[in-house]
Amino acid sequence: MPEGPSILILKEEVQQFAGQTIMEVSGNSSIDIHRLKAKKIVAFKTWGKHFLICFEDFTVKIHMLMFGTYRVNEQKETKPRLHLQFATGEINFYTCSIKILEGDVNQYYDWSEDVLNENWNPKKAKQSLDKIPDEMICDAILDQNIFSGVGNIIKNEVLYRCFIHPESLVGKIPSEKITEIISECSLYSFEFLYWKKKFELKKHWLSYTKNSCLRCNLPMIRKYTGKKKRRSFFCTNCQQLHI
DNA sequence: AGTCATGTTGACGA
DNA sequence: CTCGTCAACATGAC
Repeated sequence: MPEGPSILILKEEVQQFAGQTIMEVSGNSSIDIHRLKAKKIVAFKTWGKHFLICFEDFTVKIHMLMFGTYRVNEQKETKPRLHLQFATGEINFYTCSIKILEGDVNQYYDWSEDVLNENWNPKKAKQSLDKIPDEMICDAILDQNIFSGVGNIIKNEVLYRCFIHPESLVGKIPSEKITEIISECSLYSFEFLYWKKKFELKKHWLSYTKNSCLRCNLPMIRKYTGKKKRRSFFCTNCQQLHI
């Protein structure tokens, strides 16, 4: 479910309820969900992997984590964490993290950090990377305050495209390569979005879960890399290690 | 059937 | 206090 593009698809699917008033609320969320009843949804927003339901004075923040799912105008067998009933349909969220953000949502988020946002600012990402020269690039790409919305699949695909070894140190990677990585984080996210909508995402993976390198046919290395210890798939022949 | 994963937070101890 | 490690959450693909 996760990664920014999937959350953007969710936003598009529920857009039919924007501006509508919530008729009924239920669910096993620990937040005070009854607060939502009879309230009007001002807007749906996303910031990376955060799905935001904005009301006049507060915002409901939903994070799908690893296993979160949702249904629009449908229900699953299990009890939803949050069920929103509208005059014309319903939204159901399952196994996700739900929190309330008080006040103006803009005070919580820098939209220019979101690789899928119209205000995405690659220059800001460059400045942020310049501050962490000793970090591995595999960790830096997953930093949500630099590349909000980028997840482990996108990380692997971007590094493969850019010929960069995931354990390379940010400060040792040539500047023009850093610029290319930043650019690809946003570009690939939009391609991910496009393919995901067509249900053909996996078909386009070049490195993620692959056993051999499609460029040189040597075996792909499969390793938990960096502080974050997330799976990396890479070719030591094609992806240069900068240390 | 058991293992593992597109993720994040918070508790705990060194 | 800070850093690193790990448990917790909980579903579905293979």
